[in-house]
Amino acid sequence: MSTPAAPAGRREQVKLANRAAILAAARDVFAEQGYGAAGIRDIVRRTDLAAGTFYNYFPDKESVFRAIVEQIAEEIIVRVRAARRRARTLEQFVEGGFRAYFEFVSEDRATLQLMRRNAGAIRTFFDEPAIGAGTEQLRADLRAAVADGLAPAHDSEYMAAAMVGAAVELALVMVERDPPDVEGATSMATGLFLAGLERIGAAAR
Amino acid sequence: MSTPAAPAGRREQVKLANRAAILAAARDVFAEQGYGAAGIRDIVRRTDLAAGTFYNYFPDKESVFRAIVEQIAEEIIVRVRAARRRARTLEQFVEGGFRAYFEFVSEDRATLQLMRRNAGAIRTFFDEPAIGAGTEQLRADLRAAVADGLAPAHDSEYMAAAMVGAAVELALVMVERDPPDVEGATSMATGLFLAGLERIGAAAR
DNA sequence: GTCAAACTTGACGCAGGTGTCATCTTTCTC
DNA sequence: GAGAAAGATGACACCTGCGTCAAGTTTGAC
Repeated sequence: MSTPAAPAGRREQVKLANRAAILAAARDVFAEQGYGAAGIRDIVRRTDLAAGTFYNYFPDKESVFRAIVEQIAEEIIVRVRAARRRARTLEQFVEGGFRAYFEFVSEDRATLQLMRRNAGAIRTFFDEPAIGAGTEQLRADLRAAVADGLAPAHDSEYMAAAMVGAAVELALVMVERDPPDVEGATSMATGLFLAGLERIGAAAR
Repeated sequence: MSTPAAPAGRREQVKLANRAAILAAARDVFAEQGYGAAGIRDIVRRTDLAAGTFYNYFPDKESVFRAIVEQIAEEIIVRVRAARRRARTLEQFVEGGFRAYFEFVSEDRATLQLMRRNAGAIRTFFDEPAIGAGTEQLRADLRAAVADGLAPAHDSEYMAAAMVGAAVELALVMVERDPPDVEGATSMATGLFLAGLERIGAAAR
C-alpha cells in the first residue's frame, strides 16, 4: 500500500507537486475573480498548503500570474508555429494556425476563461505584444509568408491584430457550442482571412 | 464675478457636476488600475469631493462601473446603428459600421483604455453579450441584412464575433499610429469582411 | 536510529480599504 | 434674513489581506 516508486527524491517530488498545485489553483482563481480581485489567500485556500508556504514558491501574486501566462503562451506558440511551418499553401498557413489555436482552446477551457477574464491584466504586464506574445509571433509569420511568396504584401500589423482578435472572440463562441465546434470556427476564420488576403493579392496585381 | 446664469437650481447643477466628476474620475481609475484593483478612495481622490460624498451618488464600486460601461455602450450602439441604417449596399453596411466605431475610439482614448483594460470585468458583469451589447447588436443587424438580401446567409453568431474581435484589436493598433489611422483601419476591416461575405455568397450559389 | 537541514505551518502585526454617521456648510423658501 | 432641509465632510470602527517568522514536522544522510 506504500507509494510504488520514487523516481527522484521524495522531497523533490513534493516540491514539484506543490508548485503545480499552486499554479493550478492560481489559474482557477484568476479565471474566476480576475487578477486584481484575487488574493494570495484565495489561491492557497484551494490547496492543502498553508499561507506561508506560498512564499517559498513565489514572491508575490504577480509572479504566479506571469508564470501561468508564460506557460500558456509558450504552449500556444509552439503548437501554432508547428502548424504554420508545415504549410505549403496560403490556405494551409491560415487554416493550420487557426485550427491549432481552436484545438488548444477546446481542450483546456480553464485556460480560455483565464485569458478571457484577464485580457486586460495580461496586456498591462506583457504590454508589447497585444495578447500574450501571439500577435507578435503571427506578425513575424505573416511577413515570412510574404517573403516566401505565399501571401501577397499587406499591412502585417493590422492583419495580425485582426486575426488574433477574431480568433479570440470566435473561440469564446466556439466553446459555448456543444460539442465545441472546432471545425466550424476554423472554417469561418479561414474563409474570412483567406478571402481577405486573396482580395489584397488581386488588388495589388 | 459671480456665476453668470443658473439655468436650473444651483443645487441641481452641483449634483449633476458631482456625478459627472465621479464618473470621469472612475473611468480614468478603472482604465489605469483595472476594476479589481481600483478602490473607491482612488476615485474620490481625483475629485475635490470627500469620501463620504461618493456614497450619496453610488452605493458601491460595481454601480459606478456599470454606469460608465452602459453609457459607453449606448454611445457606440447609437453611432454604429445610425451608420448601418444608412447603408444601401453590403459595402456601405460593413464600411459604415467599422468607420463609426473607429471614429468613436479615435476621439476618446480614455474610453478605449477602459475597455481594453477591463474587457474581462465587462464580460463578467454583462455576460450575455460578449463585449458590451455590441456583439448582440451586430448579430441582429447582420440577420436583418440577410433578410433584406444585402448579405448572403451565414452563421451570424460567428460572423459577429469575428467582426467585433477584429474591430477591437484593430482599434488598439490604430490609436498607436500617429495620427490615429481611422482610414487604414476601416479599409483593412472592410476589405476583410466584405471579401469574406462575398466568398460565402459565391459558395452558396 | 539519530541528527541536521529543508521545508511547512499558522498566528501575528501591519497597512490600507470599506461604509457610516455626527457635524458642519450651502441652498432654497417665505 | 431666518429657519429648515439637503447635502458634503472626514474621522471612526471594522474588516480583510499581506508578508514574516518562531516553532514544529518531515526527509535523507550516515
